[in-house]
Amino acid sequence: MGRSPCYDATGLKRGPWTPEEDQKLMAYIQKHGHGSWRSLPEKAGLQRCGKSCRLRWINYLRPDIKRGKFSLDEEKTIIQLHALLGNRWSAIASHLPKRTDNEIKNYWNTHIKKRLAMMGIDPATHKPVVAALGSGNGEPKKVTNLTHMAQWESARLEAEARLVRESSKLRQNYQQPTAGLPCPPPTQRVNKIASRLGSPRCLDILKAWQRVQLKSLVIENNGGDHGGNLQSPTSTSNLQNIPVSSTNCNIATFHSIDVNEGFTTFQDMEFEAGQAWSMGACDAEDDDMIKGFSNFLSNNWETDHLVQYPNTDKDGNSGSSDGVSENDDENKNYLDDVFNLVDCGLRYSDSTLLHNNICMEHLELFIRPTC
DNA sequence: AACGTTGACAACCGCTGTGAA
DNA sequence: CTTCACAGCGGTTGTCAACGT
Repeated sequence: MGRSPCYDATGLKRGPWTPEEDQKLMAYIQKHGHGSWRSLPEKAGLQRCGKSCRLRWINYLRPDIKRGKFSLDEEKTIIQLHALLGNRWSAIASHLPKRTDNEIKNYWNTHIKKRLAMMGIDPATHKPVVAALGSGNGEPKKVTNLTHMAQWESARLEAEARLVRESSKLRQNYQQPTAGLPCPPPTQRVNKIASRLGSPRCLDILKAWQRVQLKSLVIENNGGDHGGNLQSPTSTSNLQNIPVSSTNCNIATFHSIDVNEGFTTFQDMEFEAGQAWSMGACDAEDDDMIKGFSNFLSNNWETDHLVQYPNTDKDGNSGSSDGVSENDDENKNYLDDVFNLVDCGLRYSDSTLLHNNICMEHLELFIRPTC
């Protein structure tokens, strides 16, 4: 037994709003604020229930609402956030300025959902619908690759979701500076957080990096020096400099993770996926931070994520100097296949750029702070 | 022209969480 | 602790215009 509809009792109006009603509602709220929604309709002279007024204001009349067609960026964001958050429309809307949850939900249901389905991607799981890709004598390699892609993406999203949840908790619990007092310096704040939470502290580490700019990062494959600096993790202009290789990459060495705002500069840190870690130099007082960070990597990092893709030169062309051309081709084809399948309006110049972007996403996820 | 179908979006319903009494 | 009112949320339905037959 649910509550009776709000319009039952007094024959309140329902259905589409007229311009006159909109005008009344806007005028009242602009003058008095909405206050109690229940009492608003009577005060504003509207034959509507408070709930209806609230919905109309929030989803349509509010001045800070952007209406009209969604941009490609917005669409991309929605898809990514939906993969991460599911049908939590309000959470998704919070990442899209000026868009309402209702609008995003409608757009998802009427546009994106159908398009993904048409492309053979399950809108609920964001994974390829393998059965729909032609089994039997179809193209098993493609299916394998897409499955791999799905697993790969799933792991990433899972970690990302965990990060978001924990980050949100931390923000709620520990980022409430006393009124009138200056916010403590980041390091101090982090130590406080870490001391309260105990182990594991991996998320504290990421949180600690929120205000930190990762200045330069070089990934080295198993001791081989491919060089290259990454000025900004989000800048596509530098993607071509990511040194990656498809040879044995169980160990990644990070040189000169140089952070500012008084944070430690980590040098020569080694991370072995799922196993051990070591480091060449870092400040002793940041041991906990580094351990936490290392644990985080060990728990979440699959070597495939960083090493499966071919080298590139500064122009973004595939390299062939490491004897990995066979894998290069395979991976390039794999990405081309995925790219062709997942044509959701996000176009990159070629699969090389795309795979670099994928590498970048993982670097950002596992290395970069989430801010 | 009339009717049926489809798509897009606004609006509603009912459940849940939260805070005040 | 319980109750209640309210806001917020996600799923669903209603409405209307565009399109097809």
